[in-house]
Amino acid sequence: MDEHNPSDLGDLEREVLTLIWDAGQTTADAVREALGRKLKESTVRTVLRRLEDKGYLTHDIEGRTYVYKPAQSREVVTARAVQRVADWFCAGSMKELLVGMVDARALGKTELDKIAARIKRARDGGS
Amino acid sequence: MDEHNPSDLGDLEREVLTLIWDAGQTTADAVREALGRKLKESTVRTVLRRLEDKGYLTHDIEGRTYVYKPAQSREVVTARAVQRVADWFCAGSMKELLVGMVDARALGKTELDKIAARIKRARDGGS
DNA sequence: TGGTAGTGCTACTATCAGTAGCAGATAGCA
DNA sequence: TGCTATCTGCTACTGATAGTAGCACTACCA
Repeated sequence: MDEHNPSDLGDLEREVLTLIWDAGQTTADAVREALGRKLKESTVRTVLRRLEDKGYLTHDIEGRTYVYKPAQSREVVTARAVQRVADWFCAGSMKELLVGMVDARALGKTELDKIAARIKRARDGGS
Repeated sequence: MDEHNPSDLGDLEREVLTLIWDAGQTTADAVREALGRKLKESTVRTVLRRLEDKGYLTHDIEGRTYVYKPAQSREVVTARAVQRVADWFCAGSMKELLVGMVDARALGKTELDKIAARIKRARDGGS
């Protein structure tokens, strides 16, 4: 398994991954139906296989049906994606990234409040 | 000018853009020398032109030399990149993204302190 | 007036995501 | 017991785009 960044996901791949995060687990057929577009089963299965190759999914076999489930939580993938942005534009410093965003007014007051509260809770050792 | 996301940058393009952010402004030749690798001038100029096409750079003409400078600040591009990640994985909610990262312990205590301080300053109406 | 230094244009190439066709295996039913 | 439906993996075509560079054009200076 190489190093896999969230930017190694295409639009469809990301859509499918999100779908599976929401559903918890699904089969190829369920994914195909959940997607609005008319995609061939083989298309969906290729996407699922690629997502598994990239380490985002695992599958169990139930009868002879593959049941896919996430191999990485949405939070972890998200955090890695943000870290990646920090690597790109802030020399890897997550702090600098967030500070920059605050300074750039990319966040509103309400959001700042909630985040501050959450930070406080995290710092006070709460689980 | 279309909608341009930070993910529309390749590795070399990002490297060059970062270089110009650091330098403030540069010429094609300076960029070529700043990059370690041996790239032809035409290669560097193509990258610069593409970055300008994508809206990340502008140029002034000094004598007959193109002097490139950033068209968007590093902070704005960074914020947009993070927003993009939020769109992808958190239904666009920046708050959810950050809260998730805090919960996922993607940030250390020191970082949290500094960010909290910065948030406080921003909220207290500091410019 | 010719060479040097600057430029833009065009193009080749590799990679990769979206898409799908096809063949192999297996379970269930006639 | 053998056929068909269903599930799968493999392989491949295609379009977009980034990395790379060749080449032709222009202007200035010796």
